[in-house]
Amino acid sequence: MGTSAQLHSEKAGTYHSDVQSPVCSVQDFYHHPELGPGDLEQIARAHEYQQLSRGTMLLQEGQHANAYYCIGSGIVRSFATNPSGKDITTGFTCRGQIAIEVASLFLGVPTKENFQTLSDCQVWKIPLISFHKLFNQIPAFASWGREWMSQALLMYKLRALRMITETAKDRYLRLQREQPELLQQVPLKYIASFLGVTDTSLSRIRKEIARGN
Amino acid sequence: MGTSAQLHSEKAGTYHSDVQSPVCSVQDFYHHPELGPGDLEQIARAHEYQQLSRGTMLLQEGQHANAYYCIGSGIVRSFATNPSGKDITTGFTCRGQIAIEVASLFLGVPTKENFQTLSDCQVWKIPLISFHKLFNQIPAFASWGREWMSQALLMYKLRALRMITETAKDRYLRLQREQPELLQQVPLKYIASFLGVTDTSLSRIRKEIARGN
DNA sequence: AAAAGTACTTGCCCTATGTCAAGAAATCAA
DNA sequence: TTGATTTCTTGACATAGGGCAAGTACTTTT
Repeated sequence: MGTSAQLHSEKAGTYHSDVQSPVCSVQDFYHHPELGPGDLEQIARAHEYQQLSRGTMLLQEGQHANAYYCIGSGIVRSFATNPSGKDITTGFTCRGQIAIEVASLFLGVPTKENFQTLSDCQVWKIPLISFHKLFNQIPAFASWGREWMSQALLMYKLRALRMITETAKDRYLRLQREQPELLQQVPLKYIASFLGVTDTSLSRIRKEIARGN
Repeated sequence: MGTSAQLHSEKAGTYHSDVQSPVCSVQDFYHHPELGPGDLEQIARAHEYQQLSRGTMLLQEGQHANAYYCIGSGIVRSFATNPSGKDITTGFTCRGQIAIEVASLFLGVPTKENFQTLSDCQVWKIPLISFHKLFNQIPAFASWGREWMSQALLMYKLRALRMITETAKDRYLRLQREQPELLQQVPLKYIASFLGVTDTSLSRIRKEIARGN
């Protein structure tokens, strides 16, 4: 690891995430006031626990998503590929979050996004078919889903808005403030394209910040 | 209206939308394979038809959304206000689309967006409470909702991605290609902030395109 | 330990877009 | 009709960020 390791880590690091306990159980992903213990058990049974090694592709452009993943530990990067060949990081999914390609999964279209683990990960995987059953059998699960989607929609709206209203530096400072762990575990180039700049520019932005805002 | 009227309209125009028939009925908004005629009637009854005059605010920053609107005719603009006072257009809702602030409506938080009619509009309004009943009573309606949300999520993801990968000119050309009616009915400044540039820059972009790409 | 690969920084130059201010044209108010 | 307002354009100048290429430091492989 480069400069960021020198600045932030106790010892010369790697991009592998530090060892950290996973989220306790898959039930932690489904908090909702109307979901009772019985519901949660039924939901939990629909998931399969998996250990994935770094670099695993969960989903590749052109495929049809048929499951989503609750991330117990590790980091997943999603990215889209430009016609000109470059890949643009569209998001990071961390511990406690859900890695999912909504459009492909729920609209049945081939995905335009790729999902790749950036570190060894512990995940709970649930197939679409199981999700669908739960959605129809447990009204509170459908409500949970609607709220999750609302939250996700809000995040993407905010992201689009911030791409307009904030400078690249603003966006970097926000990321540093809100998800500092990403800066320590993810190569700069992925951070850069996620923020909408080149790695060269991000490097200069960091330098400027280091000199004293 | 300025140059765009000279270029595109038959006669000296105004920003009022041309007279056009509204979408036939509110049922047109709820196409879904699992929704039967009985369901659709029940859904339709939950809506109230309204005629709104130009400039009506459907929702203002800080309020709690308690309904959404199916747009039969006219155009609604949504915008967010910058800390620095400027307003940024976040979207346009046209005939056949739904004007809704998902986060406020489904998460119960005060909205950070404003919704304003840019022309006289014919709409069908449905209160949250009616929506909620339908969501719980008609499984197919919940499925419809999930698919609608998936589609909306996809659009916002694409918007964020395009703010990164495309130039302002690209984005303008795309808008011209995909929603030409907007360019003829909406003041340039709103288009500009929606595209993420100043009206000055957009004016230059248009000039460049007019000269011959 | 050497070689190869990856991550990050830096310099040089260029372009897209922003800011500010003025002016022309269209629209609205009365 | 006249004056006020809004819409759109244009010019001069400033700045953020991109493209390319070189260089350094760290990491992985062998």
